Amino acid sequence: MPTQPGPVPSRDHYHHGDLANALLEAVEDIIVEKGVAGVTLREAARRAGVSHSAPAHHFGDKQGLLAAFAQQGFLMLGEALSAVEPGGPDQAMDVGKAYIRFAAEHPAHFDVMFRWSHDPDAHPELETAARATFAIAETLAESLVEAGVFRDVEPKALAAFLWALVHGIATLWVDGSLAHEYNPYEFDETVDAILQAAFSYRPPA
Amino acid sequence: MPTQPGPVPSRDHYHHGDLANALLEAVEDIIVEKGVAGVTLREAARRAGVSHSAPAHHFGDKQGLLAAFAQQGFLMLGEALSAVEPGGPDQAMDVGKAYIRFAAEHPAHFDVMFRWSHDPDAHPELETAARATFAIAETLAESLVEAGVFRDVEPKALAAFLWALVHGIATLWVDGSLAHEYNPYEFDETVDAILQAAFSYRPPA
DNA sequence: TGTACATCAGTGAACGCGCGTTCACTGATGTAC
DNA sequence: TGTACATCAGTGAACGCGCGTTCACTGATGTAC
Repeated sequence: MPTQPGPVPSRDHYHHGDLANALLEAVEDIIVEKGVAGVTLREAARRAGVSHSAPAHHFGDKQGLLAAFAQQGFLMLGEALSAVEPGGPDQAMDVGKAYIRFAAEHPAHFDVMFRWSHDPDAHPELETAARATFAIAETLAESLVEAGVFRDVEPKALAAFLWALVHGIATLWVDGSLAHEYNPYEFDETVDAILQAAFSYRPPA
Repeated sequence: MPTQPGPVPSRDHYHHGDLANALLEAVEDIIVEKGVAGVTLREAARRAGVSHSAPAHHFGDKQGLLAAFAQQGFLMLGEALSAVEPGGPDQAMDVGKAYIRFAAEHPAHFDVMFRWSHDPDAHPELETAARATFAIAETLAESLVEAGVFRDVEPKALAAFLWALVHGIATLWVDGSLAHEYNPYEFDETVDAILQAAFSYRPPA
């Protein structure tokens, strides 16, 4: 007579079944509630309902747990950006919006991915993942130059501009700085307005 | 026969003389070395050469110390932006560069100002200071619209764009993300190239 | 100029806490035969 | 199908540590007279 249906066999089993994922979800919750500084192995274990020493079996140590969390974030970001219809007329704009949306929907991951300084020697896979983000921007930049939307500009510099712009919007949105001026519930309207503003530039004749 | 000349009377005196500033400098050093998470009252006291309980007399508690550090940062940023020649042809560009330069030169302050989530009730002065930054952007935005550099755009949205752009560049520069593509020693060239790229946009006829 | 006193700034011991990490362990699972 | 055994996953006690905060204290400074 099982007391609880569902895919989580937690209490009835000595083995958790999916502890690694449960710990990553706990990390997300902790960051949302208390910030990255609030993440501890013991608190994550507590929320996952296991003993404080269980996480070591999956992630080694605290650095390992956060690195795995960041890695998961880069994977999710990659998927979100790849899901954008390629070749459309507003592809660059859509990818930019997807980037900002990812940050807004997964602020905890975004935080650890870009704000938590990890040891590059210990986790080189994170370096690689971060670089891949820039590569996507660079591809978009090249197509924008080809299409003549931007002129007389190096693709690398244009890529950096595009990335900096969406990253800046994402950052300011996530940490609430834009909330002084914009309604936090009107995400789409806000992002559209700001991106429109970027392209209201009229070069001198 | 004084052993050391100079304005720092530290060892010879029971009273430090300028402990508050010494602690703020210690905080900066700690953040540069170990990140915001590494800041503790005891470590700051250690570096300032006082007992671990001395900081409480100046800042109350840890939150107070970090709030004072952030406040100092907003003051410095305000001065840096105000120092830009007003009304020049490239005023907006120069203010943007000053913002990015501030972040690059004072990454520790920049971190605490924008990435450390403080309790707004406990330190409302930080809210005010942050809002003042946006106000500067808004003034610039208005003059750019008046000058016809940007058209058919709300000043508020344009201000958000300008701020997001320079904030994004500053953020990516400070946390080293741009270093994959640009030489970290070529700050001015990098910033110029990216800002130039922003204004290589050519609207469709 | 001297003295008394209040205030300010820093000390050092003490407290309780949560942390990361280690380690011998044990229950559960999977596999070879 | 059954059994033996290896491996995997989680336990719980223990450790040492650095932390924030409190508190009675004391040395230094400033001020009133």
